[in-house]
Amino acid sequence: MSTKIYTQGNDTIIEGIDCFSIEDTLDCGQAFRWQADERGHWHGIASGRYLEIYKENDRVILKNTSESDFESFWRGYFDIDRSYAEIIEKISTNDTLKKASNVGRGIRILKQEPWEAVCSFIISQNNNIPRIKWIITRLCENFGERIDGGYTFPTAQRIAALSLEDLGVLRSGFRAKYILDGAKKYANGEISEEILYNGDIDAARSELEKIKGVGPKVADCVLLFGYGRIEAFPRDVWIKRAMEKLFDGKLPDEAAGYEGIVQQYLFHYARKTKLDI
DNA sequence: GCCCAGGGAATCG
DNA sequence: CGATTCCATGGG
Repeated sequence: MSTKIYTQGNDTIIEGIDCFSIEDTLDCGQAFRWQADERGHWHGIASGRYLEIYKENDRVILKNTSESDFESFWRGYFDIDRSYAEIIEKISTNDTLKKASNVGRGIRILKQEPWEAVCSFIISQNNNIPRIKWIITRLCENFGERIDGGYTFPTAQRIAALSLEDLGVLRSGFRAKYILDGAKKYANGEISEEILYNGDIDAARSELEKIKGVGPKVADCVLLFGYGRIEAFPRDVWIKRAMEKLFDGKLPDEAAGYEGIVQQYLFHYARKTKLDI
């Protein structure tokens, strides 16, 4: 299947792309700032840019998006250049992975702004998805920048300048002090982007764990969703349950090199079936 | 009231 | 090391 990308009026169109469900990608718990309207069009802001995106027939439409906006940002954000079909084919030699990737076939790994990923997944700890979204909404409305279409995600510098009391409006509980610590360490350059992008995955994980409130699971989410490190494998409660039930605790060899993508398929599969298999 | 939620820090032994 | 307990908050 060949993918065609072109502009039409003010929009950019992606035609014939395999493995791209907008809904499954934007609402699978990797990002928390996208919302569907009554027509099924998705609206969100990423890295300070507002986007409306939807599917019409087999065409993905990015509304009011120029070719240069698409090339310079959205192409990377939606991981357009990765062949998910090839990956699914490879991991499907394992029967269970085949089932899981069938259910989650439309999911892509979003390349989010790293600091947004850090902050979002600190907020996610011991929390549920609807409340994570509410806290992040309050964070953006209170401390982000108003732009056409909503609010940007506040920078680490902005949050670093706030006090713990200022963050009280978030109602984020014990996580507020972690958000503040992460903001300060990101703002003052204590976290090495070089290690996070290019370092050994264990070194990258340790680098993020310098932040209070960041442990192995949050670190892997940040590496996967913020730095494009698809070999990261976040182990949350759902994944732990799924691993025990499906694989007796050990990820099959077929997943090697694609752990993060497999993780998304398993997470989606586990939640959808509730593992009553 | 109780339990749980895309965990992690602190405090044990 | 591994195992427990506590952490804020809100919904079911």
